[in-house]
Amino acid sequence: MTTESAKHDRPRPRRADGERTRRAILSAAAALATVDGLEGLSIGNLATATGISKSGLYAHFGSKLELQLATVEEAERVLAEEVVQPALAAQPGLGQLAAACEAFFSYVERRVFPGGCFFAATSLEMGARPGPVKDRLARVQSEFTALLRSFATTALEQHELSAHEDPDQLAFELHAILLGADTKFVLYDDPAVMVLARQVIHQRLGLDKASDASA
Amino acid sequence: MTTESAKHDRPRPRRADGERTRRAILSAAAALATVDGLEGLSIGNLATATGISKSGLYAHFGSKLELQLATVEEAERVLAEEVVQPALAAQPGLGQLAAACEAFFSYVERRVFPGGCFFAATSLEMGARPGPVKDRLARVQSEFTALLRSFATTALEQHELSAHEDPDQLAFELHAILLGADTKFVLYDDPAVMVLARQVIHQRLGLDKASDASA
DNA sequence: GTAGAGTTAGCACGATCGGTCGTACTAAGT
DNA sequence: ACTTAGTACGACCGATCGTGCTAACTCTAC
Repeated sequence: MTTESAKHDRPRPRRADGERTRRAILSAAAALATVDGLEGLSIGNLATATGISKSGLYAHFGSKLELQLATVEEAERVLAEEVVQPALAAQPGLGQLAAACEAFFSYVERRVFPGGCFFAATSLEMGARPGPVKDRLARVQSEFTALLRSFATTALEQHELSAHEDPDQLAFELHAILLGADTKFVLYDDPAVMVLARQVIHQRLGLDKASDASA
Repeated sequence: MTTESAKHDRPRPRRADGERTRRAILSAAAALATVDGLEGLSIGNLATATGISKSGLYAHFGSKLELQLATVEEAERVLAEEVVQPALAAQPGLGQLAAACEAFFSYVERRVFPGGCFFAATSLEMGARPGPVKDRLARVQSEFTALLRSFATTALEQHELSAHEDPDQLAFELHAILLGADTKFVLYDDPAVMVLARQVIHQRLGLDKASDASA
């Protein structure tokens, strides 16, 4: 049935030039969304920012909803690249926990997105707006928390953390601290926020004492 | 000079009915802003929600900016009533810290604003939008953090907390946990979030052990 | 009770919103 | 080379945006 019209399961190949502009559009869209929000991201603004006509945009995305979903997907890619991969590359367990936090701080500080963390900025905005975009954002947050929890579990197994730590609680705390740091950093535009946030993380993970022991 | 046109320093009294509608408008505006954002809060929507014509709104607020500022002010009033006052009424020190967190959780859970905490929702939105509204939101956040810090300092003086706790760090952590709980609660719409958040707070403040000692 | 100021509605403006249509160019598959 | 389809454009749609202007209505002070 379904194999009839799709010979190679890829009946509609994309052109190379279209792929490039699509990337450029999504990159600009993700950046704009952290400033104007996913809802405030207007087709006109995005067209002006990219130098493409509105109807040109609609050749790539049939509706604003599709554009929003594709933008979230692009932001997921960036987050994976900027935060998740550096974390996974670190020493399993406590090292990954610390690396994840540090990568996040760096990702916010370097203004990878002008409005701070994409998901912090958009999750609260879409929280009260049910729909596929919110669902997707919720999934990303869940996955990130799950990642932190898995790191915590490994750290516990390796006795790098106090035995009466709860992975769920710790993941919740760390995630909250990352979000809080992002919020304050964006709001105050003050590097001191990150200094304090790093102190909190180090103390929470007991890295100050562990650092000389691991060397 | 200035006393010439102002006989009793209150030359423009407000009418009672106007004051009522103004309150009603601001109440609806604050609620709407937690869903649509302060920028997405449109005059037309607000007029429809309150049953007042758009031009009627403009008799109270000369511009959208003024409306936004007045809305933030209204939200400050609600926060003071719902969170700050219950906290201040508690036992000075650790009790106030716990009461502030609990009052915040309750304020979010009871959906005082449909989109969760007003300031969590709007601060991130306006973070990348410089202007008087952002400044005001930043001030509120600073004041709240300062409040938590003062509680922590008192608690330290009363030896209710470990001596090597830093009030700044603790205030930062607690504030972050409150924001994180709000974010996840709104995003997942799951009461379990608050259960976990309360556990984290209790553990962080060492309330589990202290509770039977204080009884 | 009359005056005047606070209050509200009606109407309309330019701009922008998300979205559609027809068209032209061009990179691929044959 | 010829066709096909992805790509991009300009013009345009109805709706809504924020914001004025004017004219009623109504409470309140004299």
